[in-house]
Amino acid sequence: MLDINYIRKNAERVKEFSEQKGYKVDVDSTLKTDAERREILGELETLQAERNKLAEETKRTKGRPSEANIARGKELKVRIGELEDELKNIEQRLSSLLKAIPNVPWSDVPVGSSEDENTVAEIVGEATKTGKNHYEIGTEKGWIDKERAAKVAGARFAYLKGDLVKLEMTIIQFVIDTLTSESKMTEIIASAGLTGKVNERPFVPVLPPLMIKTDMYDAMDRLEPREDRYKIEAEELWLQGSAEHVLGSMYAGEILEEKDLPLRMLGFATSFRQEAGTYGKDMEGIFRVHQFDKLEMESLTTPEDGFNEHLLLVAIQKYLIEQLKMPYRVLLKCTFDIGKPNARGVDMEVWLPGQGKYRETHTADYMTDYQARRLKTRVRRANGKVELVHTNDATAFALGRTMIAIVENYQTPDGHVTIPEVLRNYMGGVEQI
RNA sequence: GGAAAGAUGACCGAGUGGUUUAAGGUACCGGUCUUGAAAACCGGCGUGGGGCAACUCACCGUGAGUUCGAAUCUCACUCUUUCCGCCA
Repeated sequence: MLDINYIRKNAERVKEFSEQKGYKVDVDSTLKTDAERREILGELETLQAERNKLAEETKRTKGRPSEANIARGKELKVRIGELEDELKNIEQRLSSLLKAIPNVPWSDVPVGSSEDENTVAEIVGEATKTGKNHYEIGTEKGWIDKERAAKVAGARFAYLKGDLVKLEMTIIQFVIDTLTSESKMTEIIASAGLTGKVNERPFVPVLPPLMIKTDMYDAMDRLEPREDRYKIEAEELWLQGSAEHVLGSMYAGEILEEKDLPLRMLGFATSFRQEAGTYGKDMEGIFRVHQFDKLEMESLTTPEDGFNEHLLLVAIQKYLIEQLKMPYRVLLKCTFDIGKPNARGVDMEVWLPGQGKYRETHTADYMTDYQARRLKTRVRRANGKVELVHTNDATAFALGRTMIAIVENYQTPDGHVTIPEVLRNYMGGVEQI
């Protein structure tokens, strides 16, 4: 949610970028409701003050209030009750109007009205190789069994087996080792030219709950569209769709100390998505399934550090992909594609020889204080002032798609898969599977 | 799943209807003292909303209710702790 003060002062700008992001908002009604709210609040507070005066008088006289005061109190009670109801009503309306307004795009976000207008910021490596797709290889190797998964769980599920499972565990261990190491962090920061601009503190690995309450999910602004979420029947609980949802909300309602920021978390979570609206799309293999494991970075920072932190997370993504030596490109997402709570968004697409295309494997999201405002995640600054934190999240590796990329990029002519060098030690020295 | 107890500021903790404008302590910040520090003493020190400001309103787990008046009474819910049962 945006700060109402910002909307008061920048009504026209809010209308403009909301449209650029593809959201229908009613700024005029929002401001009108805001004004109504303050009017009612003023009236209510005057009466509350009078009620407090009456109570104070009773305190002073240490007795029962006079008949006249009781009568006046009764009047106040009725009117205050009415105003409170009215205020609650208005605040509900205001809240839903405010929730509909998206975050302000960062200054360098390209304006665009479809995902085709995302800007290619960088292309790394030779995207020339073609070959079998991961499902062909995975089926031959006995690594992926979708038929039995369909029998047990339905479409868009898979059993992963054998060396592919070992590979996943290996990638997880590699990422945890890398991002929990201060010297690796220093190295990544230096090579990205961010030395002195970001803290070098490593990530804390986290295994989060995989379910999240309705109100927390909504405060994160990631609940919609609900059709893409899995609801636990008869409970106000949902299966999380990304560790961002449960990591970003972890410190909700808390006031953190400035010295504890940046607060960097590396979450591992099985993530669940209904894939509503993707009927018939990407049906082959495990590219688009209802359940996949993911390593996700989440970081809470001070406002002034938020943007550099975003750049750091992007740099980490690039570093991790480059460690696996796979061709990829970086997209700066346009206003239409960044998402409602985002100020800026970057996607990474790794080249998949089996599809002959770049496909999305990573996203980095910078939300400024938009999520923190509703989560009430704040920081007490060194000077004692309390401010909202800035939130950042970014994929470290979506394991399913990462394995697709490895299998397709590292396939050998005789049908095997070479293990990327950095992972071999974790695989017990195995060079090929 | 059964039973009991509990939830008050960064932390500990007092408070069972009207001097609670939330006691007291710890921590923290500023000052006095000191060569410096500690100790001692003095002062400050919650969050959110409205207002240019003085100031004012709300908030004692959450929500509803009783009352002229609720941290305090009633109801529901959430969470925590302990015991029993079950379980990885």
